[in-house]
Amino acid sequence: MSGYAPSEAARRSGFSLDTLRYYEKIGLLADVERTAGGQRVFTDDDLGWLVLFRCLRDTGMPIAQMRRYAQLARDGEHTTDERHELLCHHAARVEEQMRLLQRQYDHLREKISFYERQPLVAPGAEAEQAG
Amino acid sequence: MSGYAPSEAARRSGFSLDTLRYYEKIGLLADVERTAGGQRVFTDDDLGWLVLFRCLRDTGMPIAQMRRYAQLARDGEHTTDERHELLCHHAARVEEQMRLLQRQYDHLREKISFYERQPLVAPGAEAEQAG
DNA sequence: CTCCAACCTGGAGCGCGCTCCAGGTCAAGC
DNA sequence: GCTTGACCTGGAGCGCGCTCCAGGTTGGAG
Repeated sequence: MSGYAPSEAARRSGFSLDTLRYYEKIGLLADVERTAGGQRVFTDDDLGWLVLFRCLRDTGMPIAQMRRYAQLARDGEHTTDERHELLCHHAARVEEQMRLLQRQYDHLREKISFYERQPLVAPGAEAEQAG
Repeated sequence: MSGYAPSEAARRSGFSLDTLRYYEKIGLLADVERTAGGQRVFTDDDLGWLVLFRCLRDTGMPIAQMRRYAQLARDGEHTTDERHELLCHHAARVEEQMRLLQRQYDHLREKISFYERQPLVAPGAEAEQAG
C-alpha cells in the first residue's frame, strides 16, 4: 500500500514531477526514499505531506513558511505548540483573505449588475463609473 | 475636486508611485494628464479605474486581462457586451476560487483541531497524519 | 532667487514558484 | 541482451508583477 513511483505520486498529488523534485530539493519533502538505482519511491506519508502542502499553498502560504512547518515537524514532539501557532496565524490570514475576496467579489457583482441594468436606464441617468 | 498629485493618488488608491507609473506604462491607465512641466495629474476618473483595478487584482485577474478590459472600455460603447462577458467569466472563476479557499480553509481547521485534541487523546489513538 | 522634496525617464533587477533542459542512468518488457 | 520510456542531476530560464536605480527636472515654500 505504500511505495509510489514518481509519476504515480504526481498523479495522486496533482503536483508535477518537477515540482515534487523541487519540493525535495528545497527541503519541504525530506529524505524521500530511493530504489537501489536512485529512483524516488514516495510513501503514503509523503503523499500526506503533499496533501497538506497543497492545502497550505492553495491558501497562500509562502513556501518558506511551509518549510519552517515541515522542519518543526521533523524536529519532534516538542514543537507541536509552535506548529499549532503557525497554523493558527495562517488560518487568521486566510480568514482575512476570504473576507477581502468576498468584498471584492461583491464589488465585481455590483459592477456586473451595472452592465446588466444599463440597457433599461435612460442614458446619463447613472453616475459614470470607470469602465 | 479632480486633479491629484501622484503621491495623493498613491495614498488614495493604495498603489505605490512605481505601480501607478507601471500601470500607465503598460497601458492599463492610459493618457494620464500632465502639468506643463510633465508631472502627472490624476483625475477622479483615474481614481475610479484604480479602484476597479484593485478589485480585479485582489480577485486574481491577470494584468493582461485587465489591460484587455481597459482597452475595450476605451474602444467605446459597442464593446459593452464583451466587457460584460469578460467580467462574468472572471466572476465565475472567483466563485470557484472562493469555493476552493473555503474547502482548504476547512482542511486547515481540521488540521488545527487535531493539534488541539491531541493532548486529550491517548497516544496512538488517532490516525497518523503528515505534520 | 534658492532650495529641496517630489517628480520625471528608461531600463535593470528582484522574489516567487516553478519549469525546462542537456546529458546521462535505470528497469520492465520483449 | 536490447530497447525504450521513465527517471536522475545540476543548473539555467521563465512569467508575473512589481520595485529600484541613476541621473536629471519641476515647482511650491521661504
